[in-house]
Amino acid sequence: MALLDLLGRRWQLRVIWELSRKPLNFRDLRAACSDISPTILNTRLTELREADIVTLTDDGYTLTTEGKNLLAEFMGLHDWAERWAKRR
Amino acid sequence: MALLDLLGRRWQLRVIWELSRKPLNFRDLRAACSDISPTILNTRLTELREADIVTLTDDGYTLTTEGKNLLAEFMGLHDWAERWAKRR
DNA sequence: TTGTCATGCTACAAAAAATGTAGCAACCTG
DNA sequence: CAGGTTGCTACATTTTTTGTAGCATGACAA
Repeated sequence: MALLDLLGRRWQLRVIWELSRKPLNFRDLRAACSDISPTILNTRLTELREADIVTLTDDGYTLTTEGKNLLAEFMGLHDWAERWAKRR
Repeated sequence: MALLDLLGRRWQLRVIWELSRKPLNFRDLRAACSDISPTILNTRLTELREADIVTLTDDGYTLTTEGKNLLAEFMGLHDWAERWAKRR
């Protein structure tokens, strides 16, 4: 499952999640991700850009159409997580 | 997002995925996950058991009801991944 | 009761990945 | 040209993962 190779890395889901609200520039995205180290943020962004999930625009890092499709699926997981968190 | 703390770790999604077909014992699960090291498999299983997503039964490691709910959401991601893989 | 096998799991040194801090290079803007 | 913003790199330290060996327990057979 190639998806898991891509998403099963630390911070990868989080980066997508943080970009779901609005585009963010490198520094703001870094801050949004609990001040992840710039080294690894750049690594993740490179992976996501190669996968055509994220792109860098004048507004900052942005989800592509693909990325938005992925996010839509991911929201299902998010809803599950909300219910899960409440039960604990 | 607590979900990301749980799932945003290497192998975590993969372990759930491998258990989606059928329960597997420790050694078979390990083999299914490309021979992941037993150290880290045990760490992941402990996390998933504490989160009540996976449980150990006579048949082996099994998704709980929660785990199956999670998997249902996860399938959406999987479908996306299939389309994504085809396009590349 | 003793040997064999399956299974869950631990130990631990080596390798790989992530962190945290500093700062460079390119680009604006005044 | 001076000062600020931004994307990103360098690199030593720390954390995580790997890979191999093997222990402990329990079921079953001889």
